[in-house]
Amino acid sequence: MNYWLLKSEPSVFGIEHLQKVKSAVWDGVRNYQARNHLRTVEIGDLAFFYHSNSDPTGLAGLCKVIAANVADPTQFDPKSDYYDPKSTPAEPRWQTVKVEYVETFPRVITLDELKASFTPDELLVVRKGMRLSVMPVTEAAAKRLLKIARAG
DNA sequence: GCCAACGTTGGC
DNA sequence: GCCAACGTTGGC
Repeated sequence: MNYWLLKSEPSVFGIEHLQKVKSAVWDGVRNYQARNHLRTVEIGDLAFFYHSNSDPTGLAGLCKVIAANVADPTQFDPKSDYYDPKSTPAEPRWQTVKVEYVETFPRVITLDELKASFTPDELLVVRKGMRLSVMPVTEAAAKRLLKIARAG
């Protein structure tokens, strides 16, 4: 079982949206490095839900992967911002996962806290200039994060 | 294949 | 809104 960090802008889709709909396909990732990570995500993996471009910015909750290697449906939709004319259902270019809501942390673990508690090697998201929207989290870091989250 | 120009992300 | 730090595109 592996741990991940998924970024989203809560003004578009936040943890409270996921809680409301219970589960959702994580669509719209159009970065190859992020997609390559998504391709290795497996059912049962846990993902920290990161709120970017928000106040506060940081880890807002946890979700669980319930489907892996899902072809992102928005790539085939000409009306979508994420439409990719070069992708076909026979050979989809963009895979993603479906996640299920697990919990909202009692409070957001802010980026400042993350920076204070982890080195860039321990937790990629605190690395300067790190814009990747899907990234792995080590088990050691994940355990510490959950401890911080549950300490309230 | 190089790289300048351009576009995007995301913290601040 | 600014701008650093990317990633992508396209001319050559």
